[in-house]
Amino acid sequence: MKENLKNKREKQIIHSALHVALNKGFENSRMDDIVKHSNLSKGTIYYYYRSKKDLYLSLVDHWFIEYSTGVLDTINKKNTASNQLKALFAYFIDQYKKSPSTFKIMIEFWRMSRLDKDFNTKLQKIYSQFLDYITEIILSGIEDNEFIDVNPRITALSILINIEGIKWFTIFENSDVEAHEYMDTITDFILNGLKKKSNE
Amino acid sequence: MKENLKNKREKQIIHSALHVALNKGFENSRMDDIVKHSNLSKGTIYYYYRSKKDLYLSLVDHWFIEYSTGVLDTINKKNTASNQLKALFAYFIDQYKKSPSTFKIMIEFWRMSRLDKDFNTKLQKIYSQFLDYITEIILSGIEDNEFIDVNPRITALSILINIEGIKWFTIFENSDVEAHEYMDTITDFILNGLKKKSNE
DNA sequence: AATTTTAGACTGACCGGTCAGTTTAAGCAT
DNA sequence: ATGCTTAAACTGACCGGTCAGTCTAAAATT
Repeated sequence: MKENLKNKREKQIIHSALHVALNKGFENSRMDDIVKHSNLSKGTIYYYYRSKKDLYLSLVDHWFIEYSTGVLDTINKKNTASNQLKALFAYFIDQYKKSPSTFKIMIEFWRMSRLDKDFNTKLQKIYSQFLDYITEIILSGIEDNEFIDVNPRITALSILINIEGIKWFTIFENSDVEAHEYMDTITDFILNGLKKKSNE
Repeated sequence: MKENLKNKREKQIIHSALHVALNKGFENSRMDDIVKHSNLSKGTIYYYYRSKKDLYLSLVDHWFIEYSTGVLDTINKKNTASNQLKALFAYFIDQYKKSPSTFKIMIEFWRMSRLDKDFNTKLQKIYSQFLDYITEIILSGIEDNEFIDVNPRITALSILINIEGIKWFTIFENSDVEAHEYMDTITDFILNGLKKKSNE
């Protein structure tokens, strides 16, 4: 049960780090804020993490692990490529509704990627992982004669960028448009663009 | 020529602020960095801007004014709605190639919007302006029987989000896909989705 | 069974540096 | 003589990280 405590503490700290970073961003979040929110001491936090940056890099990892399994589960439940894509879009909209914070924090991650090599490397790896999942779907869709012969890499990236676009709704109020309406619309555009017309 | 000096100085300072923020982001940019880069004194900078935040809010304004005129020019040169949209996409890709920094800084703006009410309000206004431009195009396309009867607001937002997606390429290297390929692909998806099929 | 040792977990006051913003006293331009 | 500019020193709040020491529960020794 030794391992359990370490695990528990790490989760506790990461959870607080997320909470604080959501409200203040990386630079404005104070280690003392995390101390307060986690009900741990500063010493304990530095006992588990070597530095503020180290802690936030771990937050990225946790975020990825949580998402990665969800995405794979979602994809694997469906057969056809278009159903897989649909499920993927639906999954992210669902996640957005359940906890928008996950999308909010992505903005912080993007931003850190821009400024810091280590964040960039980490994020790049994560995204290329996601890109591979999507590329795989597109490829199988083409192989099965379900999709037209597009460039899988470009298409996958377009899809990824559109999913990322959900971030928009976490920042800007938009009385007119709901996130799921956006997602539905863009899903239609993309799937109609991909699907082979049956009568030709 | 009084007005001219004020103007010149403001541009000088804003330009330096942009330069510094691009490399370091808002919090990590030091007023002394701006002092150094602008070849002005700290006193002068505080003579024209009341605070760091005030300065960066002005940067947002400058950024918007520069883009807004460009966008309107681009749109007004074309007749049909689809050509206007195409020109719009092309315009942004062109801008991205000419100065990616404009897209890089957008990430910083989004991020500040998330954290600070004043940035949020400003950005929200700017984006609703852009959204209006695009909505207008869609509406005219529908009116002229060029586009199918979509929801103009949702469609406009989808387009805007896809344009914003160019940001991606400023952060993540992507040996496979170029920004213009992404833009072309998504342009096709959207325009094909919008256009009325001539034979029905 | 009682005592001592050990190691991992934890504490929080404190230090050293940082930085936005101010002040000052002088210089230049118009 | 007023608007603009400078260099440099200064202030004080603020914060990441440290460190000397405490606590606890289990293991080792007696």
